[in-house]
Amino acid sequence: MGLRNNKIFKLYQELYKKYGKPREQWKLWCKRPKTKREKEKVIIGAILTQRTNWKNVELALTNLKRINKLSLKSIYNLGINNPKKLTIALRPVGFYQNKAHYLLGIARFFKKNSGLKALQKQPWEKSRETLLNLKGIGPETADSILLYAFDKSIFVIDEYTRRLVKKKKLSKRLSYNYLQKLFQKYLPNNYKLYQDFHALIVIDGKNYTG
DNA sequence: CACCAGGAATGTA
DNA sequence: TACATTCATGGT
Repeated sequence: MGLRNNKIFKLYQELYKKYGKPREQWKLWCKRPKTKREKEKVIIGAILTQRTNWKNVELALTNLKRINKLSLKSIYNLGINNPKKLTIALRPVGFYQNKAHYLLGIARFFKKNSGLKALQKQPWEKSRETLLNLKGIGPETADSILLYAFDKSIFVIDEYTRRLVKKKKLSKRLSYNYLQKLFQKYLPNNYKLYQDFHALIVIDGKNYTG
């Protein structure tokens, strides 16, 4: 089945043609390579943006920067020394009490496990399992972190993807795992393509929300 | 006023 | 396994 001659790959080409490289709107996420600080910002952003628009995330990130440096280490220190201050800083993103708790737990994990290095080297299946065991990280967030912070070629499925699948009638089944396998089956194994494609799906989805 | 935004945890059956 | 509920601010 010609890998480059199927509906899913054509959808990627169509969106790419329409919007170009999603560097402008998704400048942090699709940037390559990333510094350690940028990777941590992706992880922090991945938690904060759950069920929230990115504008509100930026408000919270600004609050965090105002207090301290934007890193997992400083979030850990803030969460230990002044948890209330961390919670208040996260107010703009909504669900802020949960997210403050989640972020602190995640920051604690990375502190204990000497930062990002372990997850970077492990096979992605193991890293994914590790991430999923952390409170506040579900399938989409885990895969977003693996794809955008660690450059693992794992396709991220979200509501925009499901809407597009329905609209284009690519599949009747819409479960996370099924769609992820479907996209990965019909796309070249290329994390850069995955990063751009998912971003393009979200950018495109925003144009049709209504 | 209602509705939604780059989800996940928890509980129920 | 599959659904329902809860968490909650800011923009339109």
